[in-house]
Amino acid sequence: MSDRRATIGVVEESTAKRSSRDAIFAATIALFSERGYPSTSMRDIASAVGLLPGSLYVHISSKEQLLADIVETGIDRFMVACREAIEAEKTPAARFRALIHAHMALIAEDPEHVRVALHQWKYLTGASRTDVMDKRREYEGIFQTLIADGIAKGEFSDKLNPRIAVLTVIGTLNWTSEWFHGDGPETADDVADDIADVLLSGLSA
Amino acid sequence: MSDRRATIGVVEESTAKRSSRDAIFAATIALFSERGYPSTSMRDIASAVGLLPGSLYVHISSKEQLLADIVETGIDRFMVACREAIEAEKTPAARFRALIHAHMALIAEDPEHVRVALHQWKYLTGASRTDVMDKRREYEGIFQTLIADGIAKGEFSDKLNPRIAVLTVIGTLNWTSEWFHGDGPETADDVADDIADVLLSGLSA
DNA sequence: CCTACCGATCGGTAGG
DNA sequence: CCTACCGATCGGTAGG
Repeated sequence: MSDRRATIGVVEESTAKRSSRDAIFAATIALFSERGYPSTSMRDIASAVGLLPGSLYVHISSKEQLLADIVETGIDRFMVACREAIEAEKTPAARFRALIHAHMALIAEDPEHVRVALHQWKYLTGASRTDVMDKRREYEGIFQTLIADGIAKGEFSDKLNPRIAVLTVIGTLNWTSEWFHGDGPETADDVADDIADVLLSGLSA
Repeated sequence: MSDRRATIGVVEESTAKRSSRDAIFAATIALFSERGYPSTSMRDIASAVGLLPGSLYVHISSKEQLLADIVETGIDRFMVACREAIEAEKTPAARFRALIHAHMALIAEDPEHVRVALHQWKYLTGASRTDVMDKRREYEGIFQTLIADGIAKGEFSDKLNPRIAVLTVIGTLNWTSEWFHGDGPETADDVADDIADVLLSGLSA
């Protein structure tokens, strides 16, 4: 009986901590996305979740670790979604389109989180910084491989500079989080198809 | 004689002030581009130019005004270069290519200044902030008009979403300042032609 | 352009 | 989770 109560007590306490932590994460993502990491103070975050500044440190270890956790979960979602998109299709063009759909779906789901992951990682130092840079390179590698594969299979043009083609695609996708927020009349899938059309067909008539 | 000396004195003093101001601008651009506006302190800037922190205020009025001046001159260079590119060519496709060449030439000339103008304007407040936002809209309007014109003249495809086409081009160009620095084997003109090829022809074979 | 300094704010902690 | 506080650093200024 006392065993059972104690267990329930522990479960409830850990659930409360989890939801506090989640609230801190959500508020921090909104603030980092709007003002940027260096201009957001721990006092800003505390007042957004209704705590006093010092109390934040019950749930997190440091401001930078908070950023690292947010960036890492954001990037990991991209990697998972990308791999699923690649595996779901066989031909380079279909995979390319699926990648863009996955990208836009993630932005529609949580545009602020994506923006923090894309822009605020620059303020990380040490191991978490190199981790992020490695994962970004891995992400770009997915497009490099895909485009090289498409050229090899004759689906993509061999008259283009493949490195520049990759950078064009990545630039386009990175920019989407600045103007697409998931609201508005167009769905993520609509926008993804339009972007894929532009990148695959080009502007010329 | 005393008149003449006094005049020379004034000229020399103002020249010295100008070069101090220029040194402050150059050092600030490097720092803002590397660490961002909020994480750069006036003490960082002062020590980069060999002054004590308080002495900076002989040459500038505030940290934010310093940012505003840097961003404004950066954007103005873009507007001037864009207008020249548009006027130099007649057909939409040629104008499009000329715009990309102008863009890459500016980055090659001063990549750090471009990066500050593109990213750090977010930390401006009040009138300078709305000024910048207006100019950015004007800049995007150049591409909107150009693409609409190209479609109307049958040079660009009427099967694409023109708004998405504009955002694809702008995303691609904004991203160039992250990877092109004017060094390396490829010239700004080489890269500009490759980018124009990708955007005009598309990836598909 | 320096000396000397201002009040405000920062991330974070000890102890309860 | 709060009270109370730490040393460090911030942008900026008065007076010379």
